[in-house]
Amino acid sequence: MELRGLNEKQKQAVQATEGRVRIIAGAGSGKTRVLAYRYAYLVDELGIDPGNILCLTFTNKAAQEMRNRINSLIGGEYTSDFICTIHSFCVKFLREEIFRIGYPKTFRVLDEQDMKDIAKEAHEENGLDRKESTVERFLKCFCKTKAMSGDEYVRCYLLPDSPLKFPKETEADATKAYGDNHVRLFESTILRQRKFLSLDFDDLIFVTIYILNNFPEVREKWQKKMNYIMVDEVQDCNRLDWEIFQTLAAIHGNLFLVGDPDQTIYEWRGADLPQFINCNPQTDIIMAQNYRSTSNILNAANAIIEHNDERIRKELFTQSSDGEKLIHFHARNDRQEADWISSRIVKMCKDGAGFSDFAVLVRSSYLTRNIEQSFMREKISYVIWGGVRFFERKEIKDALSYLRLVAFDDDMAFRRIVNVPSRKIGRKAMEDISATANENGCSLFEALRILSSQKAYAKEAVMKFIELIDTARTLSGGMSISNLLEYLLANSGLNELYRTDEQEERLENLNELIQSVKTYENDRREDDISLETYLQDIALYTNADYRKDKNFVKVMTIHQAKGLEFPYVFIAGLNEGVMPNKRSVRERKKKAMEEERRLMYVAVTRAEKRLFLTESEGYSMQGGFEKFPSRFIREIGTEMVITEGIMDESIWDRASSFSRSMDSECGLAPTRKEGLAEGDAVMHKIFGSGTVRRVYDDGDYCEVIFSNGMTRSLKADKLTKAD
DNA sequence: ATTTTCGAGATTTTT
DNA sequence: TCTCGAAAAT
Repeated sequence: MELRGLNEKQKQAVQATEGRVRIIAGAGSGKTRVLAYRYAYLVDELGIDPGNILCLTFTNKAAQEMRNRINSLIGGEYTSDFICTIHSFCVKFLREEIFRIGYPKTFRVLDEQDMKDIAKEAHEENGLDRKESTVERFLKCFCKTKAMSGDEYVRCYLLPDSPLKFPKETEADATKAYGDNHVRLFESTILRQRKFLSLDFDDLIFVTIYILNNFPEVREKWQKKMNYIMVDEVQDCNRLDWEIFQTLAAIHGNLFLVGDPDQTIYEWRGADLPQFINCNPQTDIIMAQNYRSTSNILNAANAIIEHNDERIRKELFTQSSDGEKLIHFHARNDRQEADWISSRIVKMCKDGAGFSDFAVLVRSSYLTRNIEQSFMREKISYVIWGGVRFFERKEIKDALSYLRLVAFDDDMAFRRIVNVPSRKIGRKAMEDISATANENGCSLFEALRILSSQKAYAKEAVMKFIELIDTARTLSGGMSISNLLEYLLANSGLNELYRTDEQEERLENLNELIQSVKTYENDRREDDISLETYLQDIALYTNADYRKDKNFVKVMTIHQAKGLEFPYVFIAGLNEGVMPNKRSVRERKKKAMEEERRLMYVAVTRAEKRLFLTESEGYSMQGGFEKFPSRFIREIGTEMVITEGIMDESIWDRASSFSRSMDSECGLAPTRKEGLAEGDAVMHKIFGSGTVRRVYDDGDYCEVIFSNGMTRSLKADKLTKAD
């Protein structure tokens, strides 16, 4: 096994195969590389069977990339089942083990929308307000309650023969916090979910843990199987993720944890950073050399993250050259901002860059819209990864619902598509069907069959629908999934619906779906493909992850950009209130502010050669507040950034008073002022002694020249006066 | 009884 | 841009 081309730290990491190893890997330090090499090392040098290695990644895309890299290292077409996300691991685990709690291996996986639909029905059933916001609020509590009671929740609710009794410890809490309705809604929701033997994303984790905890022989079997476990992006794993891989690693004890505390961006979802910090590894390696970015970009990133109080210090370094300075563009309005990005891209493409060298990153997905429009005007080919994700698009969900109805006689799928395209089955008809189903204890589809013998329902459209599904069911045995799907699309009228509706994009998406099914089929052995497992797998896919990186500019949220890199990066919409995000800060205060800063850090460190920061004046859609440049731009310090666009320097003063009022509105304590003045000698705990060159923001920030000649813009409260 | 239409309102981040 | 609900149109 050739380890040439790895630096010392990386080699150490690859060869530290035994025991609990922690790698703190800064952005761009080659952690994916290390993971892939290590995997190959285990297989090639140690002779470990890939079936005994579990490699957990954060996204499906990352898993895909990891598999490719490993394959090219090992030089085989080997694809291991166990290079995957935690959720897909759980699905694989449960396919084998869920029978122990009375579910079939074809249990259904519910995505967020499915849960919303179920919860909505539950609200309806109980005669409660079923507005989306209400349902969402309920689901949030629902998740929390589940997390609080864990195994108890599975025992009391999820097991098919469970007593359906609210776990004692949490009942009081739930009632107190959300009223009597909560218990009732909880029960109705669960009953629906259980009826279809289905699990939502959280349940996958809970049930896996439940089985591991309650069936010692299963636990031991899997613990023995997993000789080596590696986990990527550990800083974003939550308590339950930790529970799973720690349990699995308990016998062999070979747990390889890779992460970067500075890139924690999922604390809002329960990322358990302290667990990573305090995990007591036997081997601990810090990789701080960056191979991705120019010095200017890296220094900007370092300067930003330096403003966080709660962090383990680790300054990234690089041997690459300074590169071009960063550019900050200040636009008059959001359209100008987007157009500037377009024109830059066009210009750089003329100078030899390709569309695929660019990425535009934003804080929230709605910000992609202006960009998209500008790209369309300028004929720049692009892919949007944000916004409505591929498998959440209406037409895709409809198409899949047809498949689901064929495969599982699924009531939820039925509800979704029975009237798409319109078969004149509205609310009243749906109620009748539902009542008939209840009387006969059958599925909605069978209920419709029963009703169809009555003349009120014996409409042509209805008969055709029943026939379609019946035929498809007969065909499904001897037909590939993609062919079945094509058959359904052609004969259900879905294709027709979008063709006549000028909804070309939807039609294209459907074609892409067919392509993706074909890819899925090609990637697998023939006996490994079934409609049932396809549908189960697809539930975990959120993006069009299969889409090859063709010649497109990529537009995505920063969260989605995690782990990726691009030669040229634009970070757009860098306004106070948007980034840092006001709502987020209001909810979680200082923690959130630091997380927003880490998000900025992640965004900046995606860039290899050049980085552009853009923002614009105007009013925010969300809060209606006036827009000012984000504080993060200024935290970079002036010597690394060139500002373009017409900008009144006084805007910074107004921006900082806006920042302060936003902070106090969000309940953040105002920063302490040290009363520093120009020319003061100061000390910084890391950078040492320096001199204040400029004070701004009412004394909140200072620009300091340090004795080694470096200039930094720093928060005043990080500096102490020296004599 | 169903479908269409129109205006209002809302958008953090994800497996 | 998209979704949702109410009121009008079929």
